[in-house]
Amino acid sequence: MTGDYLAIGELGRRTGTKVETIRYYERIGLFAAPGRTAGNYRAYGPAHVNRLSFIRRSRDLGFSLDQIRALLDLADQRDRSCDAVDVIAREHLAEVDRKIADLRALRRELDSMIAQCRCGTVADCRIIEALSPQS
Amino acid sequence: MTGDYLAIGELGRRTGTKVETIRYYERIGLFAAPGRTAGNYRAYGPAHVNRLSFIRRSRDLGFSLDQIRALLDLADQRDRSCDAVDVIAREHLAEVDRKIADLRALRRELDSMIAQCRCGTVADCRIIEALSPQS
DNA sequence: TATGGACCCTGTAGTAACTACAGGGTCAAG
DNA sequence: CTTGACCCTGTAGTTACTACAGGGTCCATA
Repeated sequence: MTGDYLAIGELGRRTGTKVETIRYYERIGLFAAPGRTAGNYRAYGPAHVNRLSFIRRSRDLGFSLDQIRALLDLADQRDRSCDAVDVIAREHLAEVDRKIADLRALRRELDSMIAQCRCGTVADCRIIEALSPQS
Repeated sequence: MTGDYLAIGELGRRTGTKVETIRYYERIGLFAAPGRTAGNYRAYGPAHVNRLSFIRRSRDLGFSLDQIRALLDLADQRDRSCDAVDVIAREHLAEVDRKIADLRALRRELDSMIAQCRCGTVADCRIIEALSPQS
């Protein structure tokens, strides 16, 4: 790859993204299609590296692709108020809190279920019993 | 529906399951196909209600369909040791613990990101900054 | 110069666990 | 005898990728 352009594999390596995932992001319109070389290879510049890093970091923090799309749009309108960014982040935080609470409740149930297992036969297994309808 | 057989809609109501989901479970071989009426309607008996309740309860506790398949198989072999049941439940518990830990770490990051937002313009938004590559 | 292997291309299908139709048939009440 | 609620099959959509198949490109080495 000539100059400072990167092939898709190198971009993937630098951003911790699989090649298929990059092509997928391009296909769904999340990540802009780059120029091509004479041999029809995608040629990425520094701006692409930044953009994809932003996407990956957001994914790591659990934002959905739709949320990331909105964040990217906002990030490009540099002189507008960042309220909208804050809203997205706070909504996501609330969702994470909800998930944590759900998992904690679930954990308690699983734990008490397992605690009752005396590991005899299935016929008197407390886990199976706990899963079965009371009727 | 004659006698004490239930139509799919009634079964769904009694077990808190959508009709499409019941048909889906049947299609993937998780939930046995029942007999049919003259008009080709599915006709469910009490055993079906129990089975589906078991499946739903397991789903509510976050077991995957594959895990439930295994649990159902085991639940039917009533004179075998219930060690295998215990193993599935413990594996699931460990996974839930992992997820809780991951979400907690994520929550901390999100929280500190949001805490820094002074809500000025996007140009100096700390959230966007936190998501952007450091380079 | 030929060739081998690493890389790239497109397009499609698979994953989990459903959900949502479209286009029809059945059944009971009025 | 018609209306509306219910049922049937089959297919396609959802999220966020992942995994091929079947080919082309590029570069270093023999």
